[in-house]
Amino acid sequence: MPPQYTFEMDLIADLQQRNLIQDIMPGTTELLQKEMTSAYIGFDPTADSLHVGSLLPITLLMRLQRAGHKPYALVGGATGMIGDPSGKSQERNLLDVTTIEHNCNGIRNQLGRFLDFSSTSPNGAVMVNNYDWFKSFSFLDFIRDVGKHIPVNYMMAKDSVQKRLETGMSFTEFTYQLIQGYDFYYLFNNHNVKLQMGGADQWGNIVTGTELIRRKGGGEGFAFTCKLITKSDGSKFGKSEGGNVWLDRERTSPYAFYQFWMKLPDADAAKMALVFSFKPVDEIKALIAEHETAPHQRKLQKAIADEMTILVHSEEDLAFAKQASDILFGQSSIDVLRSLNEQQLLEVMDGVPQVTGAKAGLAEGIDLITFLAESKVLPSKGEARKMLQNGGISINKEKVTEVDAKIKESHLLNGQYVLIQKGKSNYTLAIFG
RNA sequence: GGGUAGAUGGCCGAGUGGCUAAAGGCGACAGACUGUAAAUCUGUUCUCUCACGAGUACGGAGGUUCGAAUCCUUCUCUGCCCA
Repeated sequence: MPPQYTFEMDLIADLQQRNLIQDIMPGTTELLQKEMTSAYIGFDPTADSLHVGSLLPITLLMRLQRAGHKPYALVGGATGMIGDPSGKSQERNLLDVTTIEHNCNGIRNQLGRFLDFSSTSPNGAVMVNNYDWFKSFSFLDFIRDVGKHIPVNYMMAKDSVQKRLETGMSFTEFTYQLIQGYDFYYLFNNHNVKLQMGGADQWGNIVTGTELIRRKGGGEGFAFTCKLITKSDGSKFGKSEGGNVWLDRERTSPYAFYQFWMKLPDADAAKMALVFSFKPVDEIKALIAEHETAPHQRKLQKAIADEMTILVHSEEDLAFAKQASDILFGQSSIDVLRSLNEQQLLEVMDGVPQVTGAKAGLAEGIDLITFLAESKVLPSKGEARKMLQNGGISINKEKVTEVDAKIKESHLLNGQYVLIQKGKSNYTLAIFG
């Protein structure tokens, strides 16, 4: 997408229609309409990969760039060492420096995929690490130059601090807002960054930044925050089967990523489509309307799953994910599985967890329960037994009912594969070599 | 510093000497129904075990007792009240 320098597309209005804006400072809309604006979002280096939760800030930066503005992605090498108290009820454990550095690098690499970082275009994205300007900032200098401008009673008034007064909070976390506030101040002065964006829980920290810009430098910073994404059932967005959904294909395969979006409940799909999709709002609304007339076709889930899988992975990955989904969830039976040649089978199963077994035992049959436990498909024989008795286990898409079932040669697909299924949607491919 | 209440399984929360691997709820996992939805209903939910059973567990340590989550001593931590 070639950058365009029209600011006609009213970014804020679009975000509002997507139900994204929580708080916004006066003048922000006008600023964005007036000039190419540099704006930043910070990413916390708590892991070496981003997850779907981070996709929201990423898409924000993308929308910003597509609207002709200049996005700055800040990796929190310094702030990550402190720990943001916002939204946390307990003191956080500090990560060590090498971990943070490692995590910063991982995040850096991933962000490169989503934004145009070309230095030749005027609104090319820029990546910064706040460790760079904090590493040689001495404590004394900091409290003289920064601390002096922000009164403690002002800091105390923040929600993130108030909530922790009862349970306690270290001085370290208390100073967090100053550190993040200084980031904005630094970027404002050195990179002409006038706007900070973030999740709604960041409002307090962000305002400390604009306050610092005003008091210390007499400038004016702008900001808006996004509503935090919530699921209809109150659970945290971005979890799947107990684990995080990552953007890194090594941690969450494209198939699993695609499935995450496909499994969105109706109540959430409409909301998520507006939040994440780059399609025009009208188009999404039409899609939602269409979905409501025939919800069982899951058009909405499909549309958003398609778009997100391409965004985070690729067209090819999407094709595989869809193919796999068709076979695993479609009307297909054992016949379809048997009809695949080895290469097709493996392509489809790419992204499905795999375990291995010894072919030798198949002649007299391998006890299914033992195999499930030993291959760690289930944690123990007891668990495997319970699951099987509950009717939760299938082999090659056929439900197993006998407790003493065995895996035999006749189960093999293409001479060495067996598809094991736990529950409705958890598959494992067993390879007997 | 003084007083007082408390610490139970992933979470909340009952239980005040044997019937307690510990009620109930939530969450989680599975099944039915469906649309890979929601709601509902059902089952499972300390670990190992085909099973019989075994091991570990009610903040830590020690004790009383045939027997302790439950009684005693002590330590640690937390809430609240007073200085």
